[in-house]
Amino acid sequence: MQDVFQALASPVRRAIIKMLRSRDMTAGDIADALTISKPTLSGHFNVLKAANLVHQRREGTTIIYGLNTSVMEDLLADFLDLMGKEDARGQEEIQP
Amino acid sequence: MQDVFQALASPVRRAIIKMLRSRDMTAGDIADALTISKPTLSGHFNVLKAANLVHQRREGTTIIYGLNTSVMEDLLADFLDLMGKEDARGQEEIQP
DNA sequence: TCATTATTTTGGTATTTTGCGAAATAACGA
DNA sequence: TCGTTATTTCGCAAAATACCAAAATAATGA
Repeated sequence: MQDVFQALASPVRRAIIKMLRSRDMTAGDIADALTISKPTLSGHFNVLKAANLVHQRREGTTIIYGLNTSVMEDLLADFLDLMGKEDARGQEEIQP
Repeated sequence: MQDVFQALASPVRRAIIKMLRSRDMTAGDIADALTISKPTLSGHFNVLKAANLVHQRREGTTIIYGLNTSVMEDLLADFLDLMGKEDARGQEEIQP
């Protein structure tokens, strides 16, 4: 879970996450939306993948990124734990 | 708010936050609980203070740190926003 | 097979972060 | 005022991160 907090530390990566919330996007789409080079963006994707926050699939010559919604849910649970709150189900978490 | 995400990126700082949830503690208490030097810990406190996540008060020769609960609440709101969830007040975010 | 498009990997530099020991600061009590 | 305790600031090195241009890879279609 360390990887996830690390992934969220960058404003660029949080912007990527926000964009992917509305729809899956190609690396190029995201590079156009952000003023950042493609190699740099590719590095950010590696961080997001390491945190398991996004998945990718190839379609022809393009690669399409999407959000791993379930991991985001897990992240919320961890986050609430950090804050000392119960999660939505009222359970105490069992650490995976 | 960038500072807050940055502050959460370090496992050491998240450990500090967790400890401060249960009670206010002196810098020395926390240094004893974590295997980390006091100068290094002091640096982490500066990051937490910059993010406004903790407050400090002096009591004699010791300095006591405590969690800024309201900022943690704000952080939760930002976090839910990042995930595209409504916050406790039922507001929708405006997409940037 | 060759050219084209989309993306990643490589290689390099600059910046930031993390860590420590030594010295400085602050408050106290004798 | 001096010594003690608690903590921070300073100075510096090591490690991690972010960034880009150039080269490499992958898929496609002519």
